[in-house]
Amino acid sequence: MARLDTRQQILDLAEDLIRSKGYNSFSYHEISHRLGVKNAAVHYHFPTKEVLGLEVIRSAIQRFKDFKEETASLSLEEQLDAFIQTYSINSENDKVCLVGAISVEFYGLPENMTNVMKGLTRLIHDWVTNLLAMGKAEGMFAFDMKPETKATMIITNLAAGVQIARLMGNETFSDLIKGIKTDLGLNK
Amino acid sequence: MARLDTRQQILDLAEDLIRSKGYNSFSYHEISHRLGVKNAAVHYHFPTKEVLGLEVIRSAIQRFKDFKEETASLSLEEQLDAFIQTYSINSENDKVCLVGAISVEFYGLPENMTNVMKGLTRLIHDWVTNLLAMGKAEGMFAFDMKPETKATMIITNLAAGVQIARLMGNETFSDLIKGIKTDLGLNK
DNA sequence: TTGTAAACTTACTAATTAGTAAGTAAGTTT
DNA sequence: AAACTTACTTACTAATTAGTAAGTTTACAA
Repeated sequence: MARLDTRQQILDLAEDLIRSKGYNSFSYHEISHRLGVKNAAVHYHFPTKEVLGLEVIRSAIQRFKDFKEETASLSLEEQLDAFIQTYSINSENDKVCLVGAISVEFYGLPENMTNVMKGLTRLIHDWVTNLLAMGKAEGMFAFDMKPETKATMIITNLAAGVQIARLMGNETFSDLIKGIKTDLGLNK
Repeated sequence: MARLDTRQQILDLAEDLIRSKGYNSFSYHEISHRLGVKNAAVHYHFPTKEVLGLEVIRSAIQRFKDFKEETASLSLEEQLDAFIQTYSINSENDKVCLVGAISVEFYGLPENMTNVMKGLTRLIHDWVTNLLAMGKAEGMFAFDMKPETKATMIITNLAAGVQIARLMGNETFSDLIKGIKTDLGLNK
């Protein structure tokens, strides 16, 4: 009867819940109930909620590293499109990104979680910065500021884009994507 | 002994808490304890947490309407600066904006709250759109897309800017402001 | 086949949560 | 001065929370 993937199902559901309503808005009971197991089964795999939260972030870090590898051989514009597409999928599924979810609840979360999250944020920001710097050198992307600044602008557009889509509708998000591309001199 | 401003203090603290750690991360006990009153005093002024949450959003709506009136006589660039400055203050105080706070916890909040919040979001978006449209017509702001789209871009920059500042530091936010202005053709 | 470990369940506990009912003290109105 | 209202406190309750200790079942190895 032992489901070997229970641990993974808990992890996936926890990430979904964090990105649907926030870390402090779901309970171990909700996870166990929805997976058809008992409360203590969740504690067996993740002894405390903080450990569960940390594992969600760590698995997101691994996922982003995989994303980097998988897209490394694509053209710079395709890499940017792949990055943007992960947010489009979020928007369609009504999920915000982890950066948004964790930063908004920041002072209500265990410090360990926010510290590990800082690492993921840097990782993403460095990757986008690099992509933009190379793309500008190549003449692929056009912008008139430091690549770090433009990276912050694009990441904030995407992060809050999926948030505001919850309040204004999904067209707002797809419209926003067009704006990002226009400002980069794509979409001609 | 009756403090006439207890109601207002509760309201202010509740907004602070929502924007520090989120609606589901604070309790009536935390409010009453920090204000030196009893739990039931908070329930006297705001019978349920939902009512308290709604009043926080309603007072933010009123504050934005006041902001509109107060800045109506300023130049368009000054109005934009005043708008941006409210976010700079948030960033310095480590507070996210209500749009971000409510949208991230969206599916963990009473529907009444999210519905009222949609109104505030529209109000802000319409105002920024109008400001940009007028500024473009005047030749004050330069951008190459619909004013609604540019409004979404700027609002998402600011909303997630204060969020990401928690994870990457406040310089990230001030740098972002420069980027916004550069893209509008200001900052020459 | 016996032993061991992984993956649970059963059955709790202590703390925290939002919310309430009944009382009280200090103004305010009539 | 009596009646009423505002702004609370005291003293609760029922539900939910994260977390635990002690079993039980299943698979797999020695």
